[in-house]
Amino acid sequence: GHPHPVWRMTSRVPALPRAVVVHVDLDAFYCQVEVGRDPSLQGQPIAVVQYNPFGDLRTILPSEPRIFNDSNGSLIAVSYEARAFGVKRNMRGDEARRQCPELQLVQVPTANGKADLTIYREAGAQVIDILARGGVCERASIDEAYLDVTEEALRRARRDHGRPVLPLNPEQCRVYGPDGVAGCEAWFSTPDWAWSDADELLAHGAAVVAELRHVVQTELGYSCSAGIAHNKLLAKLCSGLHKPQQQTILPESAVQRLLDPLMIAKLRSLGGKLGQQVAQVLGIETVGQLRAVPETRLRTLFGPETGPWLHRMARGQSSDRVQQRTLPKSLGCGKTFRAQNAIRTLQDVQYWLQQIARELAERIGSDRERNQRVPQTMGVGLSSHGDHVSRSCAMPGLSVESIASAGLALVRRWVAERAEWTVTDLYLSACNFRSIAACPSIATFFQSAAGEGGQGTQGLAPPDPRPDSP
DNA sequence: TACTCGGTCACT
DNA sequence: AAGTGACCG
Repeated sequence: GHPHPVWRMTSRVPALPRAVVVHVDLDAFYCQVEVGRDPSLQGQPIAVVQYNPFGDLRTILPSEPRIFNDSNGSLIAVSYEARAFGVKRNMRGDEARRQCPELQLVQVPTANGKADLTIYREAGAQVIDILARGGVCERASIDEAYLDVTEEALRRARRDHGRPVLPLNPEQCRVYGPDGVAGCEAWFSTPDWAWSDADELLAHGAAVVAELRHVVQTELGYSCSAGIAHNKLLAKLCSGLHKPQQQTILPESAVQRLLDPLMIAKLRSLGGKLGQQVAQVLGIETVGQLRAVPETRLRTLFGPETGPWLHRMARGQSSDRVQQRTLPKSLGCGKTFRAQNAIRTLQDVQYWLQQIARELAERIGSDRERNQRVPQTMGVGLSSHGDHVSRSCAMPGLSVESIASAGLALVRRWVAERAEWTVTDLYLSACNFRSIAACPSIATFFQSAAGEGGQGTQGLAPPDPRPDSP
């Protein structure tokens, strides 16, 4: 503890401030978007369903009534009121209704014979625009973002001479402390001399996050949860600790307490086959048990990259930086055609490529208007007999027709190579965006800025030889 | 009849 | 650099 910890030099090497990294997660986001569009749903148990029936799909506009309580589609979002009844994501409509007879099922809008997620995408972009006010902002998905608020936290620490102040809405703020989870009042009333540099920065960062969450709530009406820690791995874990509408700070002193009892699969990127394999090969279940495995053994069993990476994960260490990127890197849309519906003729491939290309062209068009960029590459993806195939080509143009016919050409090439095929998934995507900013000198500026874009204070952290990856 | 429709990243 | 596959929700 020190009144001016940020400036203190403890030795010949200055004490580098740790980054304040935040993971923000909208609460049951699609449900919140639907409640915003139909306030009579407020407070009710609801779920959003994506119904993919046989054959074509009638267009259902966002503005139309979309409550179909007899739907048996898959639930892709479940409100907290409904979760209290045991309704879960990926349940079917009928099972969900058995759990909660009062459940209101809102159908995703449809267009071009397929589900259309535009209203959720646009709502997500509005949230990102607000979060980006707080610091370096990385869009992680339609309803999640990482922030690096180190800069603003440092600014406040200097301004306030240390002394973090209790954030807005303290009842929505938690601290995962060395003595267990607590409300944040006690932690924030730590005497000035007792703050560690790292905790003090987290506390200031948490105030920033509380304010951002408040702005999202008042300007857009959406609640979200957040985790505040020193890296993305821990922030992500933390954001899920207290939901909905709460944020959780993870001081460094509590990292081990959080990780040790945690199932390995709870760590990001270990929720699949690799996590299963790690647990099985080592005969363990928890992160604490993984931490006890010597690095040399992990290296032997999982290789020179994955082994050390697991060793660091078990200690809550991650050097994965928050990127400055509020826009998606690719736009894609597609449709699944289950058993009976599988596509078996090129005619049907052509028909569905046209439908899908309508949506993609529309999205590319609005993206160009809003973000002054156009994709340079497009691709088609499909599944046949459980195999996934993708082919790509230079963007042939931005019209529905050019996208659809280029997609068909790619599929024709693939079809020509085989005797029999059955398409059960069909996707079109666009990526490799280039700026079309009006002024060439501005475009040049952005191109040169992109290489070092928005790393902010992250350069203060010690450099790492490699980015995180399994 | 029913595991959708997006996305990101690493490996080769 | 195109294509594959893992992973997330």
